Amino acid sequence: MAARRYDPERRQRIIDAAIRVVGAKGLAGLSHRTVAAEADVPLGSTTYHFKTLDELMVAALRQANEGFAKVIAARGALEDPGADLAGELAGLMGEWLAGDRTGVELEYELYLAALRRPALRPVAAEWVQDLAEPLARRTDPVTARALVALVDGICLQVLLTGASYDEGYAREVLGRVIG
Amino acid sequence: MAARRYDPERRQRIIDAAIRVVGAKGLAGLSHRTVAAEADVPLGSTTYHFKTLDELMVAALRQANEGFAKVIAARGALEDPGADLAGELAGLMGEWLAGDRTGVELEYELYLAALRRPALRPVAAEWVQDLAEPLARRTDPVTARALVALVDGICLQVLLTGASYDEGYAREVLGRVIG
DNA sequence: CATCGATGCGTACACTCGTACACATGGGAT
DNA sequence: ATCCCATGTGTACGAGTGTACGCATCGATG
Repeated sequence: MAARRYDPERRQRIIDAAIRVVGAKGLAGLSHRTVAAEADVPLGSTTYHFKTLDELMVAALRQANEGFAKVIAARGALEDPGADLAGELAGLMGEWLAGDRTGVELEYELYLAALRRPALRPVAAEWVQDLAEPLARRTDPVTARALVALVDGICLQVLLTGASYDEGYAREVLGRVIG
Repeated sequence: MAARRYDPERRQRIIDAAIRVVGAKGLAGLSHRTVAAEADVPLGSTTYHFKTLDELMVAALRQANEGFAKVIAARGALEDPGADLAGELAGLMGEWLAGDRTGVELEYELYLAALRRPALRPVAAEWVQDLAEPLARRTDPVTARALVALVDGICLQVLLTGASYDEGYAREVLGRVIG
């Protein structure tokens, strides 16, 4: 089942290139040709590994999700029953939104693309699930889903309107949802 | 200052056509040519009235915002100090998400496009403002902004993951933020 | 060793796009 | 009455797109 030929990691390199392209030029700048150029592979190679752009987006979004899941896991505080959950969440958001926003923008751009691309919906659901699951362990499933919704809403307000992120505000309102 | 010649409402017809195009084919299907065809005007006419597609999107999003603002105003219950605010908001969301979702999808697709198009950000901010303002009168500015964030987050979760809308759940968590 | 199929590669086609431009027209200002 | 210019129209160009297809190349299977 190992890769067949010269370039066993071709597929992975293409996904990485796609992520870089979306990060740099936006989802609108994603095409078979742009990823091919970025990954330094011929055009035919990208169309071979991913028949359609949707397929490539699914792979890219899934990989981005995994990246964020790792960040969450690394900051293990969501698991600590003694910690201030609202504060931890607000801190996590601050970490995402601070400095270089390429990562968050990429994540949300792919996430939001699910609005028009049903193929991405299951992966979008995974994103919600990945964040909701640890939260549910600290609270309950209903509260967890609401927290995810509020996190998304706050992040989007910052990203879309150009407002600056106010961690104290986030902590306050997240706390209200937790009850 | 009245319009000059044959077709005084040309510009408005183009905006309407753009909204229909985005509703039907998504933002990706929006081009000078598609709107021109939909509005039944020559290509040159659209490029004359809107030098760039961004300009057209701004006009379309602004008009969509006004439409929603009217819906909100028509359901005057947000203003009634005696009414259950969380219930009213949840009901409003139910109305949006019920049946034909073309309107909400259009609104959010244009709204979210602001992520990559700075030209749309002021208009996205207006959308937040239009919804937050009446809410702030019933509560306070901080709570109002949080409510908008939560409304957006819940709507997006429904639209993006294909989950069904649960009005009781929405009312419950909105109530917590108000509480 | 022979074969087969997965993988890689290059090219061509038909299409859509944004943009620019040259020209037509008639309403308002003078 | 005349002129100007905002508005309307048609066409062309170069760039970029998804897709399909034929051929090359080896690893694994038998």
